[in-house]
Amino acid sequence: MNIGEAAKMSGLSPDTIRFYEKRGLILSTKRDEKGHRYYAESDVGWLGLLACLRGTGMPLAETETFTHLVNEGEHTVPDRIDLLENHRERLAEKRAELDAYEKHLDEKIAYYNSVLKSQKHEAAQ
Amino acid sequence: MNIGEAAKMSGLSPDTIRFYEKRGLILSTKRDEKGHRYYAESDVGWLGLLACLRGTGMPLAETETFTHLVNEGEHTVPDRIDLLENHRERLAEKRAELDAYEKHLDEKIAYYNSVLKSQKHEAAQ
DNA sequence: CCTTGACCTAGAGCAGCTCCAACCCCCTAT
DNA sequence: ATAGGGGGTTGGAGCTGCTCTAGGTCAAGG
Repeated sequence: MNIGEAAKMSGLSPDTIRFYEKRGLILSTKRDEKGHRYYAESDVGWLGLLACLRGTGMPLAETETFTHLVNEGEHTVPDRIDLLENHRERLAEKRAELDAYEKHLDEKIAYYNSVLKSQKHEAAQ
Repeated sequence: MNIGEAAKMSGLSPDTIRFYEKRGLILSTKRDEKGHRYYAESDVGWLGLLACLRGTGMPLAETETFTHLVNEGEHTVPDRIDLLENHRERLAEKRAELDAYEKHLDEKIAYYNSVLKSQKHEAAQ
C-alpha cells in the first residue's frame, strides 16, 4: 500500500512517516518504479508500534535505540524488553500525574460552577 | 516567596514561569527592590493551575484565552467553564487513546517475553 | 576577598513535528 | 488535448513550547 494508506492505518501522518524514515526509524521502505514508497502489512505493524511509542511519550532518541535493537536481530530481545519495561514504568508515573491534574481540573470546574450558581442567586435577589 | 520556591511548589520550572510571564499568562508578578520576582500563595495557586493545564495538554494559545477571561472579571465565569469543559472532553479522548497505546505496549512486552521463553527453550535442547 | 548560589536579561538551541513550494504522474471530464 | 483533481516526491522553512547559555548583579559564608 502507499504512504497515505499506511498513514491512515498506523495513526502516523505521511509527513511523520517520511520524517521517521530520515531518522532511520523505518525498518523497510521500498519504492515503486515512480519513486513512490509502498508498504506491506508487516511494515504497517511497525509503524503502528512507532505510533504507540510516540503516543506514550517515548523520546525519538530512545525509539531510535529500540529500532537499532530490532535491526540487530533476535539476540537483542532481552534488551528490547528492558527498554519497553522501563518505558512502561515511566508511563505509569506520567499517568499518575495526569490523574492528579485531571482531578485538579475537575475541581476547578466544580468550583466555577459553584461560583456561577451563587452569581445567579445574587442576580435573583 | 521567590521564583525558585514558587517553581517547586507549582510544578513549573523558573524558566517556564518567566516564559509564561512574557506570554502574559501570569496574573501578577511583583518585584522586590533588587528586581527579583516574588509571589504570594494565591499566585502559586494560579501557577499550579497553569501546570495543570499544561500537564493535560492545553495549547498555550488556549491557556492565554483562559487567562484573558480570568483578567476580565467574574462575568466571564460561564466562558471559563465552557473552555475548561471542552478541554476536559478532549482530555477524555486523549486518555482513551493512551489506554489503547498502553495496552498495545503491554502486548508487545508480553510477546517479547514469549519470544524470550522460546529462545531459552531452544537453547536448552 | 573570593567563591557559591540564587536571581536577572536577551537570545540561541532543541524536539518533534507540520507545512510549503515546486515538481511529477495518472485519471477523468470537457 | 487540455484542464483539473488527487495522489506522490523533495528540501527546507516554520511552529510550539520549552530549555539552556552567556554574561551580569547581589548577599552570605569560609
